[in-house]
Amino acid sequence: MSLPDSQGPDSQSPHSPLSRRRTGIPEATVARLPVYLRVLGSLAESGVTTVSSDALAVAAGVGSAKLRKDLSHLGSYGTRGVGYDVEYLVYQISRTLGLTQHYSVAIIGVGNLGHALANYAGFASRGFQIVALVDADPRRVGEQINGLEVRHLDELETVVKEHEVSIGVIATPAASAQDVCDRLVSCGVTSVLNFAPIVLAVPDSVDVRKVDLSIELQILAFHEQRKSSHASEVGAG
Amino acid sequence: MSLPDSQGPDSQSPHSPLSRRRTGIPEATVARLPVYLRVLGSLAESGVTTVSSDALAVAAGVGSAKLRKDLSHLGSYGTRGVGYDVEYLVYQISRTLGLTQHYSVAIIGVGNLGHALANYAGFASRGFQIVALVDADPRRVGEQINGLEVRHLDELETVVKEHEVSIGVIATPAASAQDVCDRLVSCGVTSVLNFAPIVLAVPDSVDVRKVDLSIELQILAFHEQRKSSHASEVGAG
DNA sequence: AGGACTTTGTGAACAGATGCACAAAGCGCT
DNA sequence: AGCGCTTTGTGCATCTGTTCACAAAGTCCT
Repeated sequence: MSLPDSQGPDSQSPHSPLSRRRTGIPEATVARLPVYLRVLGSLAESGVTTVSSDALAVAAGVGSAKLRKDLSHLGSYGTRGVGYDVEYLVYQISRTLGLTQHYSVAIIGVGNLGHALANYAGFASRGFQIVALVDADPRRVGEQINGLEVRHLDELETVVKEHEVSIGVIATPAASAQDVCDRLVSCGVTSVLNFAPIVLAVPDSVDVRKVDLSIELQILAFHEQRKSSHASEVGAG
Repeated sequence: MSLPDSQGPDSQSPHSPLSRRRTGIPEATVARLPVYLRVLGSLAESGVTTVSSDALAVAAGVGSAKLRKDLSHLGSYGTRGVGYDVEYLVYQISRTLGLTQHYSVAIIGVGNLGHALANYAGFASRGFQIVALVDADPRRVGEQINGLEVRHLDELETVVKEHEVSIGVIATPAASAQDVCDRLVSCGVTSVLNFAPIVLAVPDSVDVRKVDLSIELQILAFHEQRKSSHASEVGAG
C-alpha cells in the first residue's frame, strides 16, 4: 500500500491498489487478522471448538459486521446458523497471513530494547525465528542472549546472507537507523520493523512498519487534553 | 473516544464523529502530527528556520497535499510563496497535541520491556515524565531504575493517586494486563498504552493504544509472502 | 509599481473503510 | 418433511481519508 508515503502502525503503507487487487484483502483487514488469530488461539486453548462472529467480535474488540466482512475476504469459512470452526479458522488466517512459511529475523541494536526483543518469547512463535543479533559496540559483541551470540555490525551483510534473513528489526539509536536500513535493503531484506524514532527512506519495494513509543504517547496526550478541556467546553456551549 | 471498538495503532479508535467535530482534527491527522513535530525538531536543530510543505512532506514521508491539509486543520500558519516558520509550527503542533501540558506516566511491569521503557530517554522529553514503576515480583521491588524505585503492585492505587498519573503504560505479561488495566481505570487513569499481547476491555471514556510486536511481524509476513508469490503469479498471469 | 514565480490553502473528485439490515443457508426439534 | 431459530455473507448507504488541481496570496526582481 504504502504510497511512497507513510510507514508506521497507523497510516501504514497503503501498499498500492494493485496489491489490493492481487490479494483481494484490504490493508485494514490484514491489520486485524493477527488480532483475530490471537483471540482464536486462546479460545482453542480453552477448549472452544466453534465460535460465532458475535462472540469473536466481542473478544477481539471489533464490531461483528466488520469481523464478518474481514473473514469473508478469506473465503466462506463459516457455517450459517453455527459459526466458525475455531481450528479451521486459525488455519485459514495463518495461511492468509503467510504464517505457514518460515521467517528469519535479525535484530540490529542490542541495547535495552534490543535485549528485551531478543528475550521476548512470543517472538519465536508463529514462524518467526531470531537468527541473528548485531550491534556496533565491540563490548557487546560476543555476548550470549537467549542462546545467540551478538555479532559486530561490520558483519551485518555476512550474517544476513548466511541466515537468509527476511525481516530486519532496527533497534538502534536514531542516528544509525537509516544507515543500517540501507545496508539491510542492499542485502535484499524487503521487510523492516523500525523501533528507531526516525522516518526511514526505502524503495517502494520494501515494507517498513514502525513502532514508536513517543508517537503513541503524543496521540494519547492529544485525547487526554481533549478530555480535560471537555468539561469547560461543554459548559461553554 | 474509541468505539467500544478497536484499539491499537492501526484501526485506532475512530473516536466517534462527535469528538471529531469538537476538535476539528481528523484522527488520521492526529496520528501524523507527532511525525511532523519530530522532523521539524531536527530541522530546527540543523538551523533551518523556514520550510516548504514539499520539503517537510518528503522528510516526513507523506505527500505534500496531505501534509498541507493536515496542517490546515490547525489553522493557517504558513506563508504563501514562502512556507512555514519552523519554530512557530513546532509550537502550534505542540499546542494542538496538548504537549504544552505535563503528563505523569506510570509503568506497570518492569521486566525486560519495562526496563527498556524506564531507561528510554526520549520518554521524558516533550512533557512526559515517568513518575512511577510498579511490579508484582517482590524481588524487583525496591530496585532503582533510572533514579526511580520500583514499587509493589499492591501499592498501585496509592502510587497512581499520589503522583496524579494521567497515562498508564502496561508492560506486564498478558495474563495480568486486564487486571492491571481495570485497576488503573478505577483510579481514574483515562489513557493507557498497552504492550501486552491482549485486547483490553475498557469503558468508552478510556483511550487505549496498543503496541504489539507480534502483530507488526505478522503484517510484514503477509506482505513478504505476497512478494515471494509475486514472481510466479505474474508469470502465471 | 508591476509582473513572474513560488507556495499555501482548499473545493471537489475519488478511494477506502465502516455499519446497517436483511436475504440466504444451515441446524434441530417435532 | 416442515417450521422456527440462529448466524453467516453481502449489497448499500455513509463516513473518513486521500489526491488532484487551482485560485489566492505572498515574495523577489527589475
